Amino acid sequence: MDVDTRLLRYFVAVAEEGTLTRAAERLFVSQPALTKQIKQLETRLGVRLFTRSRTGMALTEPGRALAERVPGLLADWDQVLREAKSAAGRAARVLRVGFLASAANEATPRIITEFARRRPGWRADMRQATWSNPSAGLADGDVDVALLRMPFPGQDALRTAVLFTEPRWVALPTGHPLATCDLIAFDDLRDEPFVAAPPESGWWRDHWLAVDERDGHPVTIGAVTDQPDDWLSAIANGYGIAFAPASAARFYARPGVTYRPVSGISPSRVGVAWSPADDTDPVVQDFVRCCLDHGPRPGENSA
Amino acid sequence: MDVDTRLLRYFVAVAEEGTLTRAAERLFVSQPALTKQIKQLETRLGVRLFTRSRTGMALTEPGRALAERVPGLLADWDQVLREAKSAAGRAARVLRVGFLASAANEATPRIITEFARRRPGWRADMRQATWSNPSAGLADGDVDVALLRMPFPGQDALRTAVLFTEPRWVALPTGHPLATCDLIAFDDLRDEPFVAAPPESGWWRDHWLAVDERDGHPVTIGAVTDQPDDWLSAIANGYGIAFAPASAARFYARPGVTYRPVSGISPSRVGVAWSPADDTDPVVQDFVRCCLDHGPRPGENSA
DNA sequence: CCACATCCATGCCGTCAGGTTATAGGTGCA
DNA sequence: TGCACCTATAACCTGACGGCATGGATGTGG
Repeated sequence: MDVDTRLLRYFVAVAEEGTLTRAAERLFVSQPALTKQIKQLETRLGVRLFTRSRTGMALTEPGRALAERVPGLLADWDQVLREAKSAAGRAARVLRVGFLASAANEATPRIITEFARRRPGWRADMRQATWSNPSAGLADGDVDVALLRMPFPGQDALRTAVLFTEPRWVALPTGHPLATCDLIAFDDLRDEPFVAAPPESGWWRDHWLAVDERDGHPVTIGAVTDQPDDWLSAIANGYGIAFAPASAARFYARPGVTYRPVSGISPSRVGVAWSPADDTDPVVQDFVRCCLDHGPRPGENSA
Repeated sequence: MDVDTRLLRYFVAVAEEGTLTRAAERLFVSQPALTKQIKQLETRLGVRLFTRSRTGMALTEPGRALAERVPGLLADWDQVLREAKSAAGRAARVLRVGFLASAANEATPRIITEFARRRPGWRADMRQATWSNPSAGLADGDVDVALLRMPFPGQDALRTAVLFTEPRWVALPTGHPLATCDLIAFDDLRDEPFVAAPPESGWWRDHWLAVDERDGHPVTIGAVTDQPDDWLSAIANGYGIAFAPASAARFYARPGVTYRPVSGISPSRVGVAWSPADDTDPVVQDFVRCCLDHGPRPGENSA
């Protein structure tokens, strides 16, 4: 009996949400489409999976049996897929490197150069991730190693090493009243509207909104962006301000955007991360060593 | 990344066969269709799975990684499906009983009656299997318990119990020269054309062609059938002869077909089988007990 | 040396499954 | 009674998948 894994994901969504309507919006499909798909799944398997009612969709006994095991199956499939992709990289002598926009900034080219020197014949395939993906694709197995900003969601399941630390500054529209100050106190920024990362990024978003430093004070979100260009535009257009690593002042300079140091806010750490499965992979470990040796530069950026 | 399991089966087939053409005929699709599907799988996964050449399709490194794990995934999925179906039966108080045509014959109604008495509220859903399916659907998880002829392929992975034994007779066209004999020696039948079960049934087919008793003597196949009606027609029409349990003489009497005892051939056993997972299932075990208690009848059929 | 066999790839076309929007059909609630 | 929630159905469009016919490359045998 053949099924598309998409159908299984649909099923899981309905089982978890309890109603077609809610599951449909979570899956970004229309409710009639889901109705048809679920119905088709039931006829294909020859098993009634839900009992319908005005209150929603309740799992039947066989439905429960299925709902118990399907998520595991999907996870297995994703894992197999990860393995195949990583095998592809290894075979082609390509190290897939994910990096978050604004992660290592100036350090990145140094690291890559060093890697090329240490591993002739290998190529580093650099993939810039959006901010909706704070692990830069590592959690999804899309890359072998990632340069990113710590802490980030899911880092407990991965290996990480900190390369260097740099202060967090604030990016303001140039016309902003505080843009002329040499040093801004965090307290003066608390009630400003902020340009934030997308919600999918979880508490990584909160970290860059400095939620920890606010003592419960609510945040005003002026705009949501997931890449530097949009982010710069949003700030220049006055939708809000945002914290950024100090190096962004050099790396993402743009007319209309002014960077200023901030006091009263913790610094940001740049890290390299990899999967525990690659602890013994010589290429991945070489890359990590390149990061550790050539990421931090004496006197640059360090806080 | 979503994929249809059908696509994965396609992939496995090509990986195993080594050429698109052969895999295509095994899958009963055209070769261009397979070409397109495999290509699509590769683009969907973003991984080159095969290297093409005039000699066929050879797995790449990532292809090998995939080919190693996908069969396990498919097996898992089939297993989950089995569980769900069996849960459906349990919830509806339906015991799914598979039976091979000509398995228990007269004993079947006795068993069912007894089961209905012992488990009021439960219903036995009887499903007759064709001879291409000697486990009567048990191996595929289509049924909870099966009445069948032993031995059968795959029985080692299942629980079985023998109900009774009966001699194997031979079914001949009524006009056959040997049809008048009271007892026929197996040696006299060796060179006759036989009506056989489909090849999918594996060595079960061989068992009913008495290959073991032939000492390497080849079999002549006159026709292939997978259900009693076709089987009777084939014999009556003179395409061949066939061995059959003695009870078939009563249960499958038909003009033009004559049954005669045979000497020099082992008897046939009727058994009940179930999955080890149901060793503790009270309903399945009740059914098995009904079989053991009411399957064999003193003085009937026993060899 | 020229058919021939055996691979895989491509183009064209018909069919059907999956998606969309709009709407119907229940049922609890203010 | 009208609204707010469900799910189901209808009509329609697009694209994926499969089939056939054919092309292109490459060894093989007469």
